[in-house]
Amino acid sequence: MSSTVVAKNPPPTSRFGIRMDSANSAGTSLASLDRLGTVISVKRDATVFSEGDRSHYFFRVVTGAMRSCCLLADGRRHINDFFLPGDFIGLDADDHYRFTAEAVADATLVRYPRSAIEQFTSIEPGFGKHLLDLLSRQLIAAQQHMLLLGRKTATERVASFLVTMGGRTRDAGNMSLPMTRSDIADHLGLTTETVSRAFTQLKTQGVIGLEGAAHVIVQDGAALEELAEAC
Amino acid sequence: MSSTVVAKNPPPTSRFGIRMDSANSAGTSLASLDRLGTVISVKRDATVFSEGDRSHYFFRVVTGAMRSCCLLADGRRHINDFFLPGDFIGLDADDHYRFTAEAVADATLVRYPRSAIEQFTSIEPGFGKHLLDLLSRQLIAAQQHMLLLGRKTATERVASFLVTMGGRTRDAGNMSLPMTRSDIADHLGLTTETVSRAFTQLKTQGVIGLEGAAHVIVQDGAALEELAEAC
DNA sequence: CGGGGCGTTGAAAAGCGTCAACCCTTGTGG
DNA sequence: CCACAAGGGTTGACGCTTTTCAACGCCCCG
Repeated sequence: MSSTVVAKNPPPTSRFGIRMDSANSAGTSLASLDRLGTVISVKRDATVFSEGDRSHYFFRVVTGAMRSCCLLADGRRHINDFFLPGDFIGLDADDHYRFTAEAVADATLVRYPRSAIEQFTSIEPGFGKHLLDLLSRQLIAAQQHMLLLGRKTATERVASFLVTMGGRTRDAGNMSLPMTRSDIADHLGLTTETVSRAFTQLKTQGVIGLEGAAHVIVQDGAALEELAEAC
Repeated sequence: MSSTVVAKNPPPTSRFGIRMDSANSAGTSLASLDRLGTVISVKRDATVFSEGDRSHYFFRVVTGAMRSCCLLADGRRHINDFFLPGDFIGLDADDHYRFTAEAVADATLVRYPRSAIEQFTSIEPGFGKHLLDLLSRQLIAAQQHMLLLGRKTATERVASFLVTMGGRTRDAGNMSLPMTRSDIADHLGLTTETVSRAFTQLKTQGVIGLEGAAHVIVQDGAALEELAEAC
């Protein structure tokens, strides 16, 4: 169909929320945005906001990790995304949040009033464009994740997850996962047992090493990406 | 956790791309946007653009139906979304398309240069906000779909699909599906056989009626939404 | 009238989920 | 400092939903 093929390692698009650090194009406006924020800290498993709440605020993760999740009536859960330091949560809300935000581990956040968005889009025309980019990137990530959920095997899902996490960590070959196997399972559409078996299988095949459950060492990055294929 | 519960029938958020008709807030600007567009027509299964192509244009469906899909190397396919008359395709691209757009049925589209977006966001400040809303809605839809792909059973997926399609059709109780079972399967993360069995099961239970494969009559809307739960 | 895609149905196989037991780590309290 | 409890993780056995493979029917169009 097309002569071009999608990049194996998509640029810093990366799943898992959106990054926006002071070194980027909208740095100045964000610096002043900071003055509107309040620092809050949350304990592990605490809920910051719930699906259906009025969306008065949006948040940025400073330390720790967060998750955004949706529930079905009988308790089935899906975790849309994990948020690590630098990521924004809730920028994509209309007047009500469409998901629940909880702390994966003890975390500190900065809370901004949503009105700050409108202030900034009107003052800084570039900020609106920036927001659009962020949402586009979230959407691309969501599409990649739909492909994963709809069409990948358990091991492929875990491999994809590790590749994505690696892209978000300083040392992609040696990372600490802040979330439980159960969180990972609900993110990948699997059960904890299946996730655990996939980890074991990758370890047995020599693709990764495990130091405790949380610490992953990538031993064969090529094999991991082969399995992940398109994250 | 929260006192509020998510609405059973989310507002006209609707899955399946984004709507933008002349009756809404940005009507005037869109009318002038129309002058920048070229009408094109595509035959069934024709490719309008491919994953990885430079994104010079975005499109609006006038008649017929389109699909956006992603592929894995071995041919596994996922259809992100279907696009019906009024929907825009490709607004969420960065410089390259992240998915392939194909015609589900013979279709006519309007093609706009992507530069039109920047023109309009600079001329009409309200247009940028409008775009943000559209992308937010797409993102919400994607999150609902991830829940479906990760956690719903085959019958629940088909029921959800029918509810969503119903929300996009004039007569929600009596609709024609322009796409094949295979398209539906690749959208729901199933096989054609499983989709077919789910249709048969819904028919046997008296929830829907079928007049040919493409024509669905909803006989028990409450049961259908019960099965779909949160679309 | 015939062919070809699409859809449906059936039987067998596989992958993942479920249930259950056990292990390991961590943290707490005696 | 040790003992114990609790939560998370791993492993095993089994069952079920969905996939796979295959055959057949239907409908549309040439």
